[in-house]
Amino acid sequence: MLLDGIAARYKVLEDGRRQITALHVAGDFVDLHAFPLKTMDHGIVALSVCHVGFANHSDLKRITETEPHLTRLLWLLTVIDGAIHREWIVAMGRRSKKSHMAHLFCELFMRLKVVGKTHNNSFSFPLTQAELANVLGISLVHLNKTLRLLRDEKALEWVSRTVTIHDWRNLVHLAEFEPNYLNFYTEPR
Amino acid sequence: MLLDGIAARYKVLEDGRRQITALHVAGDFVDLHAFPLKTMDHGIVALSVCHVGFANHSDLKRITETEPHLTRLLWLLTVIDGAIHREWIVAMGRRSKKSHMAHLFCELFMRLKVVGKTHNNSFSFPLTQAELANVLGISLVHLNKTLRLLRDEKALEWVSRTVTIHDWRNLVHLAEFEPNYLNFYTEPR
DNA sequence: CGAATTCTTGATACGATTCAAGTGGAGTGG
DNA sequence: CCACTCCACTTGAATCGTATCAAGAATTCG
Repeated sequence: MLLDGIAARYKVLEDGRRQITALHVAGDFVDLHAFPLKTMDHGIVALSVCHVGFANHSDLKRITETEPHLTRLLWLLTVIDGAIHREWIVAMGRRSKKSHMAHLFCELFMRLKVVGKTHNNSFSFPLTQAELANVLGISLVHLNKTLRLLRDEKALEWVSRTVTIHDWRNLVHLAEFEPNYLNFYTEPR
Repeated sequence: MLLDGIAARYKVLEDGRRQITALHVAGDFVDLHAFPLKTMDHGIVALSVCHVGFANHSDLKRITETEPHLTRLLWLLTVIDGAIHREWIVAMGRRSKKSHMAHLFCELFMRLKVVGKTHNNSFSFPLTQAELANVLGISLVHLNKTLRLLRDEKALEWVSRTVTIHDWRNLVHLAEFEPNYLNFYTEPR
């Protein structure tokens, strides 16, 4: 499923707690991993108006049989997903919530920039705070207070569904964001 | 790098905090994702005596050109890694530490069983508590106290580098472990 | 056996969740 | 057009979970 918009992959536990495990933006292939895996091990929601295109598995299979270069590129996409997952694990396990949140905004800005979905220092981010709390794995109340920290030090602003980054340097610093962490997209290969 | 033993992938932050992002056991292909990605975005440590075999990327590339079925299988391996990552994200974000720990032991038992590295209800697990704390993303002290909870209710035991599961039912229940979560390994395809 | 690691436990402080209440804005129907 | 409702956001207070500090016990290894 190819995407234009913002979508999320998530799991919900028995008691209804929900954790978002991935965010997808324009140009992402949302469930490509389901092709080798043959299973969808989680749910998908659109978080904005989304246009989607579908690829069917028999076509993908044919690609693996006749187009090795393209196959490696598709493989790469799933492996980039994995790299992002790992970064999220690090953020959840070892960063403060403030730093984790800063890191996510850095990551999203970089990813959206690559696909031309940023405007100067801002991008559309139409989630609710409750949804973002489900991304970061914290409570809604705490999310709100953590967001306030970033706002108070004028690192960024998030009003009427758009995020504006006022102090990229500071945000990168808070996040300990390594700017080359997503360079797979652009590096020559 | 093909493995016999236990190894981990990790990242360390500026202040020295370390987070383990993946555990690998016998039969795993530890850094296969580095083939499409061309980069190693993290470190690897052996956590037990390990025997390793190496595959070089030019051979892998040749496989993608002539062996589509095998290519899909290799791709599958990296995608299973991703599924485990996602489960870890859920565990870190939305489970209690006790439940997270129980979930990890369930996962390891299942994975080790598939490769014949369990003996009845036990398996070799030669990590230190500090290392396990780096897996779960908690402090050493808290790890120890959480472990005590599982020990106290006689769910499992972990002495002299081997884990013995005394009450699988209870462990699965605590973990909300879905026993089919790793069935990619064994299901017919 | 002795030294060094690893494990264990208690106490204190800090961070995060939950509960509760109130504010503000967008949409709806009279 | 206004009043009303619903939902998202915001904030404070109490409680619980987790980190950190500190010290001692047990284990492993040379």
